[in-house]
Amino acid sequence: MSDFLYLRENNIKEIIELMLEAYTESYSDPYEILKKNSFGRAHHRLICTVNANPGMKVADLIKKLKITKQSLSRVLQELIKDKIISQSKGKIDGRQRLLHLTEKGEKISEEIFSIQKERILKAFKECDSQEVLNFKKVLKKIINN
Amino acid sequence: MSDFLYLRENNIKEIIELMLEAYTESYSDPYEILKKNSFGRAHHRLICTVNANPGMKVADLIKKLKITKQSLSRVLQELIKDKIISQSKGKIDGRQRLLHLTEKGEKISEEIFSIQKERILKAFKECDSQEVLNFKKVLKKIINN
DNA sequence: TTTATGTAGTCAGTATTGCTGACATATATT
DNA sequence: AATATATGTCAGCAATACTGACTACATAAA
Repeated sequence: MSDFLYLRENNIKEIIELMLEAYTESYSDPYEILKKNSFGRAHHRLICTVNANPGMKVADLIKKLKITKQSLSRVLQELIKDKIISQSKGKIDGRQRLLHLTEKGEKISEEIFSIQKERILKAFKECDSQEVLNFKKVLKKIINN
Repeated sequence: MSDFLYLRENNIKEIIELMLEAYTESYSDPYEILKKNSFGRAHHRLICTVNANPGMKVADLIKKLKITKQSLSRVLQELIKDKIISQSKGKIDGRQRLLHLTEKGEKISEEIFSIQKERILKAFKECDSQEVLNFKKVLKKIINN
């Protein structure tokens, strides 16, 4: 067992539960906006990820969301039909379909974001700049396993 | 628009996407262990939350997981039948059912945790004690909206 | 050029997770 | 005794995700 308090099992365990809770809270905020557009959690995950990674290819989206292409396809086709997301053929590799938010997609994404932002801003205003930067740094390290 | 860099829209937006990604990554790690026990995401959320809040009542679990009692009930009854979670009548308020992990439940919880821990520990070892404490602090502030 | 591989799309069927509404039971409160 | 609260249950439905099999097309390798 480590001598460093912050590496102790109980601390790690607590943080894992806090991450679940923070995710559940943050992603429940936009519920009404999503519902208004007949979208659900799956659409939300897709919009959020494409927004953060414009021009990403389908395979990368599948990898990030950890779902099968069949599961992705249903939701993606709905968003394409609703003109929230657009696809373009890859210029270097013509097999790829690159994903972008449309203007309409950007608008919905902003609407969703503005609700989530409230919670995050409220939290961050009680923190100093360094704490927020560290938070981001740690998040990134968790992702890059 | 704020003068504080860390409160700028792009930073907040990036952090929201990182939280989604960190959650997706962290909660995909225990997949094999859950599958082995014929459990899914719903069971996982339940086990994790009861583990972190032993003796919590059903209503609190519903509130935390943001699902209906009917949705909870199906999964909870499965876990009770499999002797992963136990219920006890509240001593102060006899209507309440207080939830605990059984010995078997603790064991599975540990098994799940040990996989998730790897990722978190790896990340935390690249950070100093203060950064990890800040991370936890910010997470908590996000939750307490 | 032919063949193999990689990217994406599609069809069919199934399991899991979540919802609503209605109703039941036990306990607590007034 | 009447009402409110906490939990459980039944039935039906919708959304999300899975597997397997197959197609179409583009690129890479032989």
